[in-house]
Amino acid sequence: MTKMLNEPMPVKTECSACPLRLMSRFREFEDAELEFISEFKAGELAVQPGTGILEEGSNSPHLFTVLSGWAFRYKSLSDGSRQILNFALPGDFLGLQASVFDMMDHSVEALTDVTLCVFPRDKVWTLFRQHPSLAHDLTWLATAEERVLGAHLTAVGQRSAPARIAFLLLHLYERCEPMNLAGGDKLLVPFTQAHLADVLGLSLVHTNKSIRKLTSNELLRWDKGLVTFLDRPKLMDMAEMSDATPAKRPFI
Amino acid sequence: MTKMLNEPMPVKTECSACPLRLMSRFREFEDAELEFISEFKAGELAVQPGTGILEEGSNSPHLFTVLSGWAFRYKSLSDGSRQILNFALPGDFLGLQASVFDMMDHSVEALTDVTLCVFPRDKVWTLFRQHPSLAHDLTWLATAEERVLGAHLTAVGQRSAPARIAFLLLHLYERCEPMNLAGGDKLLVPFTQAHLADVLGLSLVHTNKSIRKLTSNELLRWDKGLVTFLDRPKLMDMAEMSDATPAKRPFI
DNA sequence: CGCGATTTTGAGAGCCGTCAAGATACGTGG
DNA sequence: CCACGTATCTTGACGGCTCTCAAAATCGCG
Repeated sequence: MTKMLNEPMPVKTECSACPLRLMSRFREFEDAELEFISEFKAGELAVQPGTGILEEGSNSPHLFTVLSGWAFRYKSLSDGSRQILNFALPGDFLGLQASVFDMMDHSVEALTDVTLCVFPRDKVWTLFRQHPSLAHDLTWLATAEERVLGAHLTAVGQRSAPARIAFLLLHLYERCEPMNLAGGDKLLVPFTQAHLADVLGLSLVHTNKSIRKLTSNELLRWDKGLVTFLDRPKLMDMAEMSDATPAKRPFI
Repeated sequence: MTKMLNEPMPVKTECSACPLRLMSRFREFEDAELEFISEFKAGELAVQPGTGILEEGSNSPHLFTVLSGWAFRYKSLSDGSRQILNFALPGDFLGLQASVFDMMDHSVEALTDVTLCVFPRDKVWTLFRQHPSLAHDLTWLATAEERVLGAHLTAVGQRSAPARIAFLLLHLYERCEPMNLAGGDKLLVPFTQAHLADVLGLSLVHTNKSIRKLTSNELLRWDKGLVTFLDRPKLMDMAEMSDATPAKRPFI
C-alpha cells in the first residue's frame, strides 16, 4: 500500500501568493516573515494516496506543511493494528518531532492526493534565532496538536462508539469549515470506515454498526464519503462539544 | 476536593542552584539563559494535594514548572466522569496552552504536595525574542507532551486493560527513574486506582480486577503505592514498549 | 474506636470484538 | 459492454471483555 516518496519538485507556489494565506482562518504575515519563509521553503512535493510521508523511527531531513489534501498520523503495533492519532489538513505542519527529537514517534501517510511545502530541517534553528514570531507560531502548532490529541484521548477513553463517531465528524467539520472544505452541515470525508475505526479505537464491524445506528436515527447521513449532519444539536450533545469560534491560526 | 490556590511566595530556590539542574537528565544552561530564567521567575508556589493549579476554560496569568511533587492534567465531562491526560512530574511545564491560546482546554490538579516555579505569562514573548534557545526548549516541551498523549491514545485505543496498566506503569517508571523517583524495578506511585482508571479509560472495578490479574500472575506487585516490576520483559512485551534511552531534556 | 477513603470481590448485563459471509461499488481487462 | 477482482460496506451470530450495581474488607487517621 505504501508507496515511495518522490524527490521534491521545484517551487510552484510562491509563498507571497500562497492559497492558504487567502483563507480567512490564517493570520497575516509581516513582509520580513514572508521573505524568510519564502527562503525557507525548499520546494514542493506532490504525493498520491497511500504514500508514506514520514516514517516512525526515521529522521527525515525535511519538514512539511500541507498545502492541499488530507494525510493522517498513525502508530503501528506489532500485532498489525494501528492507532490513527489525527488527520492532517491544509495548513498543518508535519515533522516537528523529527526536528526537535531527531526521531519521529509516529508515521504520516497521504490519504488523498497531497501537495506539501518542503522545508529543510537544518534551517529551523535559523527560524528560531531570526524570527521569534515564527518560532512562536511553531509552538502554537505543536500546542494545537496537543489539544487535538487530548480531545481524541478523552473521546476514546470516556465515550461510547456512537458518541466517538459523532465527536470525530463534528471535530473534522470544525476544522474543514474555515478552509471551505465543509459547509452547510455537509462534510466530504476521504477516508474509509476502517480509518475511522483506527482513529476511534473501535473494530471495523462495530464502527459500521454504530454509523448505521446514527443514520437510522436520522442524526446524520453517510453517503460515499459525504457526511450530512441532520441533527447537529443532538450530535453535539452526545459528543459533549460546545461551539466556540476558534481564533485565527498561524502556519509556516 | 479542590482547594484554593494560594498567592505565590517569594523565591526560595535560586535558579542557579536549582535542584533539577543537578539531575543528569536535564541539559546544561548558558549563563545568559540562566540569568534570564532567574529574572523570568516571579516566585514559588507550594500547594497541597487536591489543589487546583490551572482550570479548564480559564486564562491564568501564570505559567509553572513543577519543582517537586506530582500533578495531573485532566478534562472533565458533564456526566461527572473525567479523562486524565497525563501526569506532571518535576521539570514539566504547565500552562503553555494558556500562554499560546489564552485559554486552557484542560485542568491541572496537585496529586501530592507540589512546589512550583511561577512565571508571568506576559514575559513569554520576551523569552521568544531574546532567547531562541529557550524558545526552542518550549517547543521541545510542547512536542514531548504531544508524544506522551499519542502514546496514551494508542494504549487506550488499542490495548486490553492489563496491557494498558502495564504500559502506564512502565511509562511512569521511565519518566521517574532519571530523577531518582524510581529505581531497582520499584516505583512509588502517589495516585489511587481511581486515578489510574481515569487515565486508562477504564472503570475503577475493572482496573482493580486487572491489577489483581497482573499481581496473581507474578508480573508485578502493588503495595500501598509501591509498584514492583517482577517480570519486566513480559510486561514490556504486553505493553508493546521498547527500552530506548531518552535524550537529555530541557526545562524552563 | 469510628469514620471516610480506598481496595476487593461477586453477580449480571451489555457494549464491543471476532468470525463469517454476503452485498455493493468501482476499476480493469477482455 | 461485460466479466472479473479488489476494496469497501453490511449484516448476523456468538463470545468475552468491560461496565454497573452492590457490598464487604482493609486502610489511614483523628
